[in-house]
Amino acid sequence: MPELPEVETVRRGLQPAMEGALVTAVETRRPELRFPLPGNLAEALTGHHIAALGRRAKYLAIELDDATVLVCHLGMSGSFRIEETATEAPGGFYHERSKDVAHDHVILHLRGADGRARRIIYNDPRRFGFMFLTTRADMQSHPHLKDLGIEPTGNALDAEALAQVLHNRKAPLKAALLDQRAIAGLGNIYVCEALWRAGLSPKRAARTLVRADGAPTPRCALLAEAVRTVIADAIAAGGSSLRDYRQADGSLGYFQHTFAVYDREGQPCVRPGCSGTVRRTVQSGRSTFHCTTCQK
DNA sequence: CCTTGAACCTGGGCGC
DNA sequence: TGCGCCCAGGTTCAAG
Repeated sequence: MPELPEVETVRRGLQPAMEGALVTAVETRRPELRFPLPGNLAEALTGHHIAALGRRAKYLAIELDDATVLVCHLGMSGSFRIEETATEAPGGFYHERSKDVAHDHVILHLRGADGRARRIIYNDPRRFGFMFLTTRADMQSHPHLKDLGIEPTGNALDAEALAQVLHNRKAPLKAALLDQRAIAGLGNIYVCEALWRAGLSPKRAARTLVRADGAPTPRCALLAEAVRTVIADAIAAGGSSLRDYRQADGSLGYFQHTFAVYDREGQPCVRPGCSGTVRRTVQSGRSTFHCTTCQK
């Protein structure tokens, strides 16, 4: 589920409920995620106010008033939801609404800036997600974040920057774009979609978009543009809701309805004038969807 | 350095 | 209905 647009959607959904709120209690119902939760999680958060919600690539950053930062990665199946509560006391008022509560692993009890009590609940069936504590000062150099590449939002990702990270890379474009050290935040869906928008084959060697002197080719500029716009469009749509994934407020993103190739094996290419068919292949162990007729 | 593949986990969908 | 198999938005290791 969560590539950059989904994490940004989660951030925007949580922001009104979390910013300025006081953490009144923290419950850890199952501490074994991809990595164990910090042992001092409750101690580090309880009694502090949440100063801001940030994001870097696919990581959500919950910043506290003492410059502590709780960094969360949603893995493949992680999500947050907000529950309004009549009490802020942990336990006792936990309603078993669905079988899914078995995968509610972390619960932040808050008293919002509006004085209302709420629970922020992290649910993750596959437990590929993880959380760690750092500080504003140390965040950039943290092992999980220090090698992240260009953020595909804003202006940073232009043809020159993309050429720089693809220079001399023999790997196929698909693999190069999935590499978080090059561009940070793309996953399987948006790599497939960006390559279709740029009309480039996922099998093409990354270095073929860069001239010998390191300058970007026209195709490189096309790809940089495609990545920026697919990410911007997906954020504007509230991300993609695959399976039953929902935003923090319970609503569904709708970008999945505009997929050109992802999960569309066998269907006709939607590019005007193209009579090709979307094919599914496997690259580095993951499904690639692309049109062999118009992606070269 | 680069690349690929396995591992981590649960659940849904499909064929039989 | 049930079982077994394949597949799924990601990251991190180990091995070639």
